[in-house]
Amino acid sequence: MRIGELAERAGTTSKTLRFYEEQGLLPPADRTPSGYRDYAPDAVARIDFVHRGQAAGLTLAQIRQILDIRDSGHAPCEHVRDLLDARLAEIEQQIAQLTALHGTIADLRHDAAHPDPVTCSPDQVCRYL
Amino acid sequence: MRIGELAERAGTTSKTLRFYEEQGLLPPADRTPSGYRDYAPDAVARIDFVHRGQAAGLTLAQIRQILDIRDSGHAPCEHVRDLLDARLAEIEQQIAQLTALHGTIADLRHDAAHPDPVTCSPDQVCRYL
DNA sequence: CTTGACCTTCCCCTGCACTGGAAGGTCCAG
DNA sequence: CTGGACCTTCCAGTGCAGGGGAAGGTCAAG
Repeated sequence: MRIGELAERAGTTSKTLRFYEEQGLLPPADRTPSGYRDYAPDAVARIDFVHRGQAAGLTLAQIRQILDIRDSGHAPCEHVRDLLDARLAEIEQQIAQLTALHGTIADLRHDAAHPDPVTCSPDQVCRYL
Repeated sequence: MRIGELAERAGTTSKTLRFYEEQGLLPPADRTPSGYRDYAPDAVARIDFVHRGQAAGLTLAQIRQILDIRDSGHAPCEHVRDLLDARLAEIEQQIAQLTALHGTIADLRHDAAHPDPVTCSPDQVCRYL
């Protein structure tokens, strides 16, 4: 299977697959005599795994770590659990920050509910911010 | 006041102030005969405003829009309200997405609670993802 | 007169995950 | 044998908000 077909089957682009290979997410592909990349059908599963990792909010570098562990013949279970735990903590922190920011902005927006340019002194940029 | 002093007073760096000027957030500074930037004391307030805008999650481009309106002699109230409304909507959407993602990852993590490499078939990367 | 702190412009680098495009090679149908 | 679809490599850019560092000018203290 050539790169275009693989891309379509995996729901991505040729460009992205070359990028993944360059980043070490995909092993260097076999080549046809003329130099075209030639993929086995199971390459789709590996790309799907990358996509699932992305859906879980992992970076390509993290997904690559998992892949490297698997490729070295080990089970990446523990590492995956650690990554998931770290992601959960990150997300919780992000939600907390966004919630706080939402409160702050909602307050500002409340003050700005009744536009009154007259009370805006020209020497400040905006009294609502 | 020279750029280093302004930077310190405003809690930032000279580098950043030059960058802000380049981006149109600060007007081109006056220069001393030798070419040094020379700021009036009220420059601090403008940088503070930029920082407040950033604290509200606005991009420099958005803050610049507000500044441009103000500099053109108008009151930016309405524009600020629109930006705050847009930010609130964005934040709500981000929180919703993160909450959904948290649920998904928590489920994955739950499945992965009891590591059992034996049940990991080597032809899949990781049964937890 | 020199040292050191400060300033100037200039260009490149960071992280993340790609995307665009140029120049050229390959393959297959008509 | 030609056209078009596909492939190759390589270089460069995207958005965001700066940071790093070079090469050189300026200023005040000692």
